[in-house]
Amino acid sequence: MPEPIFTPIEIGLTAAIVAVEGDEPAILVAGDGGRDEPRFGLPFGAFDPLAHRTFEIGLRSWVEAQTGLRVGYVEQLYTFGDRGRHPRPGDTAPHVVSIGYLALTRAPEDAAALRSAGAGFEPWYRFFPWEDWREGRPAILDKTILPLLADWAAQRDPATPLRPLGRSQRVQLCFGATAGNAPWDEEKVLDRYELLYEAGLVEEARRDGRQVALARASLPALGDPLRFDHRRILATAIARLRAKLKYRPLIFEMMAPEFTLTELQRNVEAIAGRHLHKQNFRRLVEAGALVEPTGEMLAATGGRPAALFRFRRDVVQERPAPGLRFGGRG
Amino acid sequence: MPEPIFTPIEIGLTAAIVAVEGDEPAILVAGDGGRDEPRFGLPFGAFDPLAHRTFEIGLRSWVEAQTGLRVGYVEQLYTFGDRGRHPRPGDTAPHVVSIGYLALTRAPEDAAALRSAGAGFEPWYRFFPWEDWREGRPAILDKTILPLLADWAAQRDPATPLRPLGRSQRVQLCFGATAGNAPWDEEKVLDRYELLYEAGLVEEARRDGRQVALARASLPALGDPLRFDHRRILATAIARLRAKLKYRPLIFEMMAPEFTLTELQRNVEAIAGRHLHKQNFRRLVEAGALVEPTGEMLAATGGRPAALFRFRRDVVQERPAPGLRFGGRG
DNA sequence: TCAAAAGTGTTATCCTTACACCCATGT
DNA sequence: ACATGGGTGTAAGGATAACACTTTTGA
Repeated sequence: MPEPIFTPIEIGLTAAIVAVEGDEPAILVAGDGGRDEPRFGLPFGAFDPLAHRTFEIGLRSWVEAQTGLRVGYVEQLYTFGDRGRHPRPGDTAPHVVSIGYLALTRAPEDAAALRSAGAGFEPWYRFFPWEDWREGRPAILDKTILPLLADWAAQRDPATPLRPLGRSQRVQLCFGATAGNAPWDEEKVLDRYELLYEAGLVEEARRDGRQVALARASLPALGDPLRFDHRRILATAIARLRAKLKYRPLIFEMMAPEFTLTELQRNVEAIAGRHLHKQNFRRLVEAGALVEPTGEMLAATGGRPAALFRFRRDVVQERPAPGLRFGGRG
Repeated sequence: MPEPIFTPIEIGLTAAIVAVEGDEPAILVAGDGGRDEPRFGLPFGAFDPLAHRTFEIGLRSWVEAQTGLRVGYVEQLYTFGDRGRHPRPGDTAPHVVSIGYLALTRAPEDAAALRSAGAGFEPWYRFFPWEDWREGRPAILDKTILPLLADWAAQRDPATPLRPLGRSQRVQLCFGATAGNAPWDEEKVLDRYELLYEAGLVEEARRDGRQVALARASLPALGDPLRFDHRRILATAIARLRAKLKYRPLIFEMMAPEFTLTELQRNVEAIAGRHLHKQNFRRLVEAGALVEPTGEMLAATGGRPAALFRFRRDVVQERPAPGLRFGGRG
């Protein structure tokens, strides 16, 4: 095999830093107050192989330097390198590859340090309004998204022989459309976003110069856009987090050290984007022995006082996959 | 937030190309016959952003150019960038980041094209002998690996306060050691390899100049090494494949178009590295409606003739997670 | 007629899901 | 006393895991 020839490329680490702020899942965004659109992007920094031994160390270091945030859990998501998805002024050769990371932290008590760095936490459902099923099926689905996707699916797909699945089948699979067989799967966040991108229904697709298949006079905005391909990275982060919550105790990275079971459930619901069955949730927590009572009680806020719990750090040693395998509807 | 400064870095795509050859899972390796050690490495190529729009397209392109192989399924695994894990002559600054990929293909009928490119398929268990439980628990575990790990675990861990878990607990968790609570989990391939690396028990760790905690006169080789960090990438590939087989019909990417149910089971067992329960396996295949009979029979090879089946490509449209969720022991 | 591999039928058990009710506090 | 949220027990259904036996061919 011949020696490959390497082209120099720049590597950026892009971080999806997640916290839960009062029942709302939130993502750290940097917005420089300027008038340029989109207003927000995820924080990112260069990877300097001379200064840092691994990507993860590099990431932690610039996140803390720039925002003062100490992230707990860090996990690599995916490496994105599509040309055309990360356009920069005068873009031709020097190419930026972005390695997306998921990082978890607790909601900071005071956001002053963040604000002074031009950053702040934003509820993530403003970027994905169709992913929040906590108050029932989001209206935007039936009112806007599914009709537009139906139009798109009705058009001839120029890539049909290349694509294993037809358009309407993909819509069905991702959005659990219309009837019967495929219900909503809250983990398919990325698939849904990619489908909307391909159909030209999100602003990023138009910005990237994809020929918009649907030539409507004005398309309604489907969630707020983010800079570059950052909404795609966020979709990846949400999907991964929703999946992993079920078999890893990641939720506690975002909880206060002590909490009530209802707070725990609310936070899981915030991430999962749907309601959970109260009794079953509590049984699973108990069965998994994930928490232990502190003995304290929380002063009631208009009802019976709740017992406080803390995470049992040693479960990780005991059981192979200690997560909150929440299943049913709610 | 300040504009980050990018350091130019080289990007290599490293491919773990998997096939099953007569009941043995095999990985495509390139070995240039030279006397330098290790003999084999995974095939890799540069990513040229000017020539290829995405990583995946780039990967398919050089794989086909170099080996004539048309890989079917392709999936990104992980991006590796540790310094010290990819040493090159005169190594300081120009750093190679390798994006690992998993690719699946059918065993080629004739290996001539491959051989002329200096490549070929090798059974993957020669690199991970402790991962093959098809003939029962591998002897190397109790005879070599676990005693060495026990020694290592008995030593003081200099990083104890940083590590969430103690050494012996990690051994227990990864290898389902000694007794009771944690059984062998065939998906933890990467965790096991990383632990062996950290304990200095695989050749790559010594080559990378890690201080070998165990100063034994001569350590027995634990599986054959691969160049650079390629054994780690292969471990990632095996782990991902073993996990994904359970909820995606990936196995058919590596099967002939027509096959008997026993062949199907043998191939799944080859990947999973353990025996499956025959009746339950067949029931799962049937329940999942993954295959349909061709009506043909296979000329018997010393027994009752078996019915031939083919993969039903349209299951993907019907069910959300059509895999072979094999569970039990066997 | 015997070896070798293909193929089938049934039951016990656990986990998931869903149900409806009681308890402790503040107003 | 009643509204509000906290907390529990129990039964139906389905999926999983384990069991042993019959059938069809070639030698």
